Parts: sequence; C-alpha cells; structure tokens
Amino acid sequence: MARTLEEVAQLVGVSRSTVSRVINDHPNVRRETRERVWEAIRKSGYQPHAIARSLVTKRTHIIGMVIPEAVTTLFTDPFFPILLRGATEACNEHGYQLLLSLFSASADRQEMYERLVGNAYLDGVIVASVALKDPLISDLLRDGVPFVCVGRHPSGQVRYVDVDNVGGALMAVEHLIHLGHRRIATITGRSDMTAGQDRLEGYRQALAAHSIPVEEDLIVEGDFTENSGMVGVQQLLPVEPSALFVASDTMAVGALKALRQAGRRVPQDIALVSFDDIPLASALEPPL
Amino acid sequence: MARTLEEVAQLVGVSRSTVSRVINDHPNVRRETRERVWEAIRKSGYQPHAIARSLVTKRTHIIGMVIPEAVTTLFTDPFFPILLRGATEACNEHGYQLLLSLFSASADRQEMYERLVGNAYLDGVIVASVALKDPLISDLLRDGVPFVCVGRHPSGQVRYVDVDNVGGALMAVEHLIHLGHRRIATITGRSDMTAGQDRLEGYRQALAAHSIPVEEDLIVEGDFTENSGMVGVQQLLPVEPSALFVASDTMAVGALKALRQAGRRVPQDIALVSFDDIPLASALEPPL
DNA sequence: AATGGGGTTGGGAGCGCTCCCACAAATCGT
DNA sequence: ACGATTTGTGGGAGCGCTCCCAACCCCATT
Repeated sequence: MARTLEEVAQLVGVSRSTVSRVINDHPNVRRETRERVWEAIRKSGYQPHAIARSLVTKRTHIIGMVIPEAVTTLFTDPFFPILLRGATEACNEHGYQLLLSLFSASADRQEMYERLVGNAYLDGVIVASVALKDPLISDLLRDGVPFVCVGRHPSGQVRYVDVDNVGGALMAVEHLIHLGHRRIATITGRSDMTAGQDRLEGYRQALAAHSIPVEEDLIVEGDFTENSGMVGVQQLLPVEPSALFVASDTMAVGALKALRQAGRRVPQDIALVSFDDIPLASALEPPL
Repeated sequence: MARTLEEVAQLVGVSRSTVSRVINDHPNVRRETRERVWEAIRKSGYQPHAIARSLVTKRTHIIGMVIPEAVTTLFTDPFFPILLRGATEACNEHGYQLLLSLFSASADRQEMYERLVGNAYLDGVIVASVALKDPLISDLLRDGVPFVCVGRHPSGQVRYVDVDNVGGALMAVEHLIHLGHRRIATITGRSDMTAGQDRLEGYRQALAAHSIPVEEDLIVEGDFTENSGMVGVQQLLPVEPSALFVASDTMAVGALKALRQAGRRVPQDIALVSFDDIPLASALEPPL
C-alpha cells in the first residue's frame, strides 16, 4: 500500500534516504535497519517508481529495437521473430525492457526518429537489418545515441554484432568439401547486404583453401527469399553441381522444393547445406 | 541546444509556463508569442523531456504487448508478426510506443510481471493469445491495470478486441444485397469457433434485415481451409446462388479456384465477398 | 578527558516538467 | 467611463526519486 519512499520510511521510522539506500543496496546501512526496511517494503508491497528514478538517474532500462521499414514485410522471415525473442530474453536477464519500433512509412521517418530518440526514453538502441547507407545510422551517430547494428556495417565507427558470416559459410562449404564434393554451387544472398557478400566470401575462401577453382556459373545470386532459392536451383541444374551451398535457410527451402520437382534426391543426388538455422532445417539436412 | 523548458523560455523572453502552454497547445497564449516560442523551439532543437513529463502526468505513452510463453514458439505463425506490425502502426499513429514483453520462462513469471506492471512505465497492456485461465489476467484485473486481450475472453470482466465477426459479416452480406442479390449463399467457418459462429450470425442478420428468407441449402459449412472452400462451392453450384459470402479469405481462394474450374466468372456470373483481408485478396474481389 | 576518525542517518536540493493560482492587461457591457 | 469580465502571463509547488552534505553517534587513540 505504500506508494512512495517516504511512506515506507515512515512505516519503519527512518528517513527516505535510508530506505533509498536499502533499495539501492548502498553499504552504509546498519544491518538491523536494513532488515526492518526490507520487511516493511515486502509487507507494504512497495514498488519504486521507475519514472521518478529515471528522471534523476538518466537511465530507463529500456532499449529500443528498430527495424526499418523495408524489412518489416520480411516479417514472414523467421529471422525477425528469432531476433526479437533472443533480444527480449537477454533483456529479461539483465532487467531491461525492449521497445519495439518498426519504421513503417518512410514519410514520417524523421518524426519517428525524433520521438524514439529525443524523448529520452531509451538507454540505447538495436538497429536490425539496416540498409548500408541508411540515414538512421548517421543520425544516431550524430546524436550520440548508444546503439548496435545487427549485421555488419561497413563504417568503422559503428558497433555491430553479427554471426560470423564468412566463417560460417567457410565451415559449411568445407563440410561439403570433406564429404568429397568438388563441384559445389552456391546461391548467394543479396549482394547489397553484407551478410550476402560475406557468405559468398566464405564460399570463395573455402574453395581457395582447397585449391578448387571458382567457376562463376556455379554461383547464382539470390535475394534471401524462398522463391529465389527455387529460381537459383533451376539456373544451376544444367551445370550439374554435386553439392549446393545456399546462403539462407529460407532460400534452401525453395531450393529443396525445386530439387524435388526436378526429381533430384537430397542428399543422395545432390548435397545441400545452408546458412541460418531455422527450425525446419534440422529435420532435413546436415545444417550448419 | 536548449535542453529544458526554462532555457527555451529564456531564449524567447517568456516564462517556462508559457513555453509549456505552447507545447501542449493550451489556448491562452497570444498568437504572436506562440509563434515566437515555436520558432525558438525549432531553432534550438529542443525536445521536451518525456520522462519528466511522465512523472507529473502519470502517462508514458508506452503500451506493453505481452505474449505469454506458450505461444512464443508460434512465432513462425504469421499471426504474431502481423499483430505486432499492426500494433506498432497504431501506436505510431497515436504517438505511442510499443514495449514488447515475451514471458519466457514461467519460473520468473511473477518477477516479470512485477517489473512490467509495477514500474509504472506502462499506460496499458495488450495481452495476446492468452490461455483462458492464465493468472496474468487475474493479476492485471487485481492491480487495475488497463488491458485488452486479443481474441475474445470468456470472462465478462475482461475487455478484448477481436474482429467484429458479426458486424463484418453483416456488412459484407448487405453489400451483396445492395448490389441486388437475393440468392446469397455462404460457406461458413467452423461452427465450433466463435469466429465461425459469429460470421454466420452476421449473414443471418443481414438477410433478416432485408426480409430475405434463409434457405438452409444455401449454407454450407467449411472449416477455414482452402480446400473446404472448393468443396463448398461444389456443393453450392447446383443450387445456383447469385452471390457468395465466404467466411474467410483462405476459403475464398479455394472457392475462387472451384468457380473458375466450373467456368463461372467472378463477379459477372457470381459475386463473391469474404472475410479477413489477406494480401492477395485485394487483387481479386471487392474485399470486406 | 579531549581528540579524531569511521559508520549511520536525516534532510535539502534538484531532475524537467505540469498544474494551479495570482496578477496584469485587454475587452466588454451599459 | 468604470467595474466586471475575459484573456495572457509568471512563478510556486510538487511529482518520487537520488545525490550530497552536514550532523550525529560510537569507539579507539593520545
């Protein structure tokens, strides 16, 4: 029933400062006092008022997740749900909350940005899947907002987290090589995204490491959609690869469909590995 | 560069109160003063401090979206992305923000709840897809937190949003009636789901409102699948309806296929409207 | 017994804002 | 023309908290 520090303090017969110290775990409080205060807090069901606290500490324990417009349609892609889930989980563990911000209409981008960042409600932001030259990045940089990108960003001043696209692709392709494959095709991701570029790079490195020449007609460009996986396979079938590295699971699903349509069995006729690890993948092939 | 109301006020040569009035669009400010203040705000790039504001107004303009654990795996279902997208969009429009809270481990459910609700950071919460007897509901009720459920909840004291199944169906069918149709058939949804029941009810109401007798053989039951749409059409063709109300877009897709197979043109030979509004629907008929 | 620390505690100040009340100025009736 | 409004404006108070400083108490030193 106690709603403020002062009320709790009165209950115990100490001052608001002491209660504050107890709550914030400051050292200089006598053990006995500390216990009496906790007791009162428990009994009264007191909850510190986070907003009042934020006003003075300048921290909200809320971090923003920004997903730019272009990709929101890609929500059908299991990547975002997984990202969101992971992020909330991490937030939970550390006592943070996740504020979701989908930048929908590009028209009000500026306004959204200001509301998001200017209101001082965010301790930091996570930028998911941003286009390389998105003005969002420079805005954040200019305003000194702490942020990380999901996915590598070429500018040196931007912190990012990312899967090891190069290394992962390298491993996947090496796996195929160790299985004895030599004619390994790949369906790449979009070449204007670092993830696409990097996975192709890993593919090239793997071949290079085993002195297998890169044949350009074994490389077709996809765009991370299921459909492009199907199209990719159709383009590749004539050149008869013995194995296929697909740069995303979503495309792999499409590839698989196309292969089945073409009467190819996996993995007997053609081996297939792909990047990411969406649920259904594990039911099929040796996933990454 | 101005960080506080007082600073802006000083810039213009008025008091903090006046600036506050301008920002909050209070009436009693002279037009000329108002303009000068806006000018200063614009120039100084001042942004009101949302937290300070919240401390006194007791509103944060943040609403929480709670998705209980059980369904987080269902994230692959396009429903959640769509829900999230819709919710953020609505929030954007009204100047709100969405705080995402996935209740992961049920172990710390209590703790999550307290953090979510107790911290006074939320103006209200949206509970998505909750189990009927989830303790979350009673907790929210007990604490007097404003909330809505997505999907009808049987308890009378719980507010929920759901599509207006009855009203929507009513409107769709009335649309057909106004087009001059009298022999209007329907393919219903599953009768064991409220959505199915309610849409059929809307159909009946529409006919009743226009004194059109309900012919039971114009009603066939579907189950929301595409296939049942096809089957439904096959059952209905012999009775020759002039229009068709299908209780879900998915079924409508099936119905459309069946109609085309049967050589019926839409909407010349037979009019068709359906419920929901999945993307492809808009490309076809007058959707709801 | 007087001095000096350290551990404790209380209360003032202030975070940036809104709300309210008081007062000044402009407007109005008759 | 002169009170009685109606504007417009300024400043105090306070939201609930943390931070800081002063005050205090207790005990070991000299």
